[in-house]
Amino acid sequence: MVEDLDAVFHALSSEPRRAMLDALTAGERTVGDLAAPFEMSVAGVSKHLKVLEGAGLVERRAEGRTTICALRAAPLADASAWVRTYERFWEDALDRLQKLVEE
Amino acid sequence: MVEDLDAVFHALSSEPRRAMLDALTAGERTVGDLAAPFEMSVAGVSKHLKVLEGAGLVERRAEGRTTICALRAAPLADASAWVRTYERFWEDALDRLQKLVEE
DNA sequence: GCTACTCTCAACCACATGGTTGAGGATCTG
DNA sequence: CAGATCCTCAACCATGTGGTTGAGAGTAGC
Repeated sequence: MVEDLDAVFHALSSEPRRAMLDALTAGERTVGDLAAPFEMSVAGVSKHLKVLEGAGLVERRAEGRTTICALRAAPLADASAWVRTYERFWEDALDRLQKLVEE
Repeated sequence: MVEDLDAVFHALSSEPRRAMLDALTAGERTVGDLAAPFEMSVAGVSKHLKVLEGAGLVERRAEGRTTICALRAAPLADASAWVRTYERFWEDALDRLQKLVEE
């Protein structure tokens, strides 16, 4: 569970990977679809997908000649829960900032 | 802003670093305090703190012979906001699961 | 069956990361 | 001043990461 968080946060720490997740929010996509927006080789994209898959954020399934990727958002719930425990700290900071502005 | 997210998520992708942030929720701590729970050398902890500092999550300030570390939670607000855009997807998944259980 | 297409895998590369040790700057204490 | 303490920095090492290319497995279409 803890090392899962490692994997999830690591998966999220790369802009291309976050962009791929974003693309998958619109529905399932083939690897080719996901690769299209990038300069990267398809093999490179495949490696990124492997990282996302390792974190449980993406599922790949063969469909004929193509491979379909689907979003699996469940692990993000854990990540969100972890981050949210800090909510009061950044709110405190915003409060202090607002107070400062008001003075 | 985008590469900030890279840095924040990367900083969070390591259990020791998350533990250091957790420790800082209780208030400011010296580097020595933060290092105590770990087997790691103090220099190793210092490097982790540098990563957290680079992501804007920790601020270090010299105080006499010691160095005081403070939590800066603001960047977590951005991370949280990003993750939260996926909320409906993991809720959908939970809904489907619950529906499955009910059947 | 042959060819074209989609994708993964292995090998390779340059570079980043996570850890160590040792040196040394500052500061406190005696 | 001398010594101990706290911490950072540089150098180093092993391993991981992010990208490439080339080969090849599997499928679709002619």
